[in-house]
Order: sequence, then C-alpha cells, then structure tokens
Amino acid sequence: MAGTYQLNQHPARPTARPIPIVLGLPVPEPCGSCGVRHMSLCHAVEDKDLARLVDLATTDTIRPGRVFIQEHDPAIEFFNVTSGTARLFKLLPDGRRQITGFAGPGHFLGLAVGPSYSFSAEAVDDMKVCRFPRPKMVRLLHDFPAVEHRLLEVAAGELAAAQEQMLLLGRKTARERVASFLLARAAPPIPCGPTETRLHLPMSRSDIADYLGLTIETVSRTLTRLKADRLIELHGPSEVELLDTCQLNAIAGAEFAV
Amino acid sequence: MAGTYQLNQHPARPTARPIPIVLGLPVPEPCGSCGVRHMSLCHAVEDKDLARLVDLATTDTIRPGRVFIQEHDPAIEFFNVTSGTARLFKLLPDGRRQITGFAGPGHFLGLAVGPSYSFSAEAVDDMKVCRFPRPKMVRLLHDFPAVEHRLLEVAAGELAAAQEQMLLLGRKTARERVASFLLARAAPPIPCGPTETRLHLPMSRSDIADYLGLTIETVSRTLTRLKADRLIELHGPSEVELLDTCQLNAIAGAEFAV
DNA sequence: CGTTATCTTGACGTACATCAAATGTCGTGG
DNA sequence: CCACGACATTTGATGTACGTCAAGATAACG
Repeated sequence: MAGTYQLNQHPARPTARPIPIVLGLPVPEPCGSCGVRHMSLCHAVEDKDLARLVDLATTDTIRPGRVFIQEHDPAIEFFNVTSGTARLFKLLPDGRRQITGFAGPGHFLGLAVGPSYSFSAEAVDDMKVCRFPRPKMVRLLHDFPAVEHRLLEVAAGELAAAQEQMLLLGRKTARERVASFLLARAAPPIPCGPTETRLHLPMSRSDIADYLGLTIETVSRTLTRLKADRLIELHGPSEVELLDTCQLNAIAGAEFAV
Repeated sequence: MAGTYQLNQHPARPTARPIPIVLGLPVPEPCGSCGVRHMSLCHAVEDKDLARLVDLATTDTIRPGRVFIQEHDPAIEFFNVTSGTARLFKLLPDGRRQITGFAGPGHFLGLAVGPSYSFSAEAVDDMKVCRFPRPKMVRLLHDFPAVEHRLLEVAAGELAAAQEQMLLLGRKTARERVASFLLARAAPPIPCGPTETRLHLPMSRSDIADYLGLTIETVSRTLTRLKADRLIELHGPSEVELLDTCQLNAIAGAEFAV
C-alpha cells in the first residue's frame, strides 16, 4: 500500500548536496547530533536503524527571511527543524497573509497528502534543518511502521492545535488572543499563579498579528494594555515577562485551569 | 471543511472489488454494507482481512442534537460516519462556540493523540456511524500498517483543510467566508463558470455562523446580498443554487482559478 | 551616530456585532 | 386542509471592537 500510494514523484533533486561530514566528531549523524533527537521523528527509530535515517538526511542552514517551502510547489522534501523558528503561512491573492503556525526545534514539516505543499514556510531567524527526500522517506516509512506511527501522533497533535487556533481566530477577542498566544509560547503549560516567566518572541509584531488574525497596531495596543494591567512586563519588543499566569489563563479562556 | 477535501489522491486500487453478496437479510458487515467503503478506512484493508474489521465495529444510529463525542472525555472509541452529518466544535467557558468542521459520510472521527478528545461532536441530522473501541483499533493499526498509513493520509488532509480554515477565519471578509463555504460544500471543486449547482445545507444558520466565525445575522445578510447580486439563488433556507461559480471562486479568494 | 525599520500611540472610520422586530417555515392537532 | 404555535430566518436600527491612516518613539544597524 505504501508503495502503491506514492504519488507522482518528481525526479530526485539534481541539486542534492552531499552530507557535510564534520571530521573529528563521532559520526556524521544529522539526527543523532542535531540535539533534538528526543523530540523529533528519530524518537521512533532504533539505534541500529539510525544509520538508515542518516543516509536519508542532509543538513542545511537557512537565513532569516528565506522561503524554503512554497505553497503549491511539488512536495519533494520533508523537513525537520533542529534550531531556529519558521513561520508557516498561506496567502490570499491580494497579499493578505495568515500565519498558521510557528515551527521550532523538533518540528516536522512538509507532511502533505497531495503532490504539493499546502502552505509556505519562511525562516524567522537563523535556522538549521534536516532535509529528507520524499521518495526515500516514503520507503523508510514503509519499512518502519513505528516511524509512521509516530508521524500519525504528531499529525494528530497538530490537528488538535489547529482546532484550538480556529477557536481563537473565530471567537476570541484581541485581548484573549494575545493572552492565549503568550501562554502557548510558554510551553509547557505553566501552573496557574503569580509566577515570573520570561519569554522570548523571535517573531515580529507583524508575524504575531498575522498569526492572531489582527493588525500590528492592535497587537501592540493589547500588549501595552496587558502591561498597564500588571499582567505582563515588556523588556524590549521581543522580551516578555508573564507576571500573573493565573489571570492570563482566565483571560485566554483555558477551560483547564491547570 | 470536513468532508470537503479530496481523499482520492491516490489511484484507485485496481484489485478493489465491489461489495460482496447481500443475501436476504443484511449481513452483519458494518464496513462492507455501510456504503462508504470506498471513502473510508476500509479502503486500506484487503477483502480477506475485512472480517477482522467487522469484528471490531458496532453500528449505531444517532439522533439529531445528540452529543456523541465530548471534549476532554477519555477517547475510548473511534467513529466512522456512514450517513448524516456531525458538527465538530469547541466551546469557551462563557459558551461561545467554534465549529471546526462538519463530518459527513466516510469521515473518520476521534483521532486523538492524548487520552482524551480535543473537541466535541454532535449530530446535525440523523446519523449512522461505526464505532471502533480504541484498544482494539490500536491493535489493528499495529497489525495493518496500511490502515495506519491511510489514517496518516486522512490526517494530513484534515490538517491542510484546517490551515485553509485558519486563513478564512483570520483574514477573509464575511462575503469571502460565505462564498468559500458554499464552494467547499460543493465538493468536488466545480469548474469556473456559470454552471448551475444545487446545494443542500443540513446545518442551521447558527451552525454556519459558528463555523465561519460570524453571527447568524451576518450570514443571513450576506446570503441575501449574494442573491441580490445574482450569484446564488435560495430555495428555502437550506437549499442553495450556485449561479456563477466563477465569480464565487474569485470572491472566495481561491488562488487556483480552476 | 545618523539612517532606517520596527514598534508604539493617537484620531478616526467601518465591517460586523448587538438589539429588536417582522416574516417565514414547519410540525401538530382541530 | 387549515389554524396555530414554536422556532428559524430575515430585515432594520444602532453600537463597538478593531482596522486604517498618520505621526512619534524606540530599537536595530552599518
């Protein structure tokens, strides 16, 4: 089935570059060395089978602002983010943008039913990724059901997150959206209470606005109002301190008061 | 969204035979007899293994308005819709509702990473479903990687649909949302042009509003305005005729002009 | 340090929500 | 078949949260 399912593959990328071998280090092992083994797909692979994964992957660095996945382009690769952050987004013909998510270390990208990507991805800051050619990956999935199982878990998690975001976009006020965003950024969920959690936001106000379905101005105004209400503190535009996660949780509309 | 994306991304199995043998009384074959075999999970199961699936499933009918999946409840079952329509939704503490999708025949429900459901589901009209106890299903998935593979495809499709809906909720106007909704309901995608397509909407204005992140009034007003613009015709509240899919596509912001 | 992009703040406009009432739909029983 | 009631939908009048436009303030950067 896995074999017959494979859709119209485009010939292997002629541009496929060799794995950069780092002499002196134990092994040229993008998966083992990338530092996110515990959070990513590799999770499901036995040590002895890791070599197979290593053969598949090529590591790559991506500069801020570079679009490395383009909606509608043929889906020829999977990506595993190992450092940095990407914004995933969709555009309307007139340029309006909706950011559907941010992908940080450990995130798996490029899962596509059809032959082409359903969204675009662009580096927010400096990124490192592992690239997996799709045909090889498909074969690997076929050989290692455990990996596919893990992928299904990941997809189910993404789906739940997407539903949560639909709730935010369809029904929450600006204040609730921003509070939800801040709390979500502070994963894992912080227990309710006046703890002091520092938060770094690598993305711009524009990104946040396009993620929350708002404008830059509204995001800014909402943040300053949260600050005036002593719920957060701002140390520069991209450094936020959560002063009262209990209150923030209430505002965000979390039904699990933790 | 639910029910609108294409599951037929891969070529039909040439070996797939029609449903066997219905002698006299209906055979106790929820999967084979439910009439949606081609669109659902069973798709991935060989005929000879179908018996295993049959053992798993129990069929059930659900009355309009009954909540058969409750958010946060332990996810003890999977569901396969065989007839009727369900609304999937999430609630905020104060009762605001976001419908994340509608699940029609062939739709698979209850995919959950964690121990509990991430959304609620309620019957819109009279429904028939197959229920699969989770533990047994998990074992089946383990034994039949092809089924799990199919599930991954389904999940990936749902994910793409969810992203499309985020774009709608975050960035589209009321008019664009309603146009998108109508076109999505008319799956498979209609070629651009002044075709005449009749459409039945089993859900209420309230459902549509909560799905599109609007109010009942705005949905109603938008529909009457589309009617005034000769883009649609209304035959009763739940019967819509698309008069100009080309224009509607343009309004919906479909980048694929078809 | 100037230059430029990003962020914040302010004044005002608008698309959609809210509140309210009229109209339509449909099931039920006379 | 029609009358009635309950509810869904449409239509209208008005309010408001957020968007738009515009100008400063702050941070980023060579």
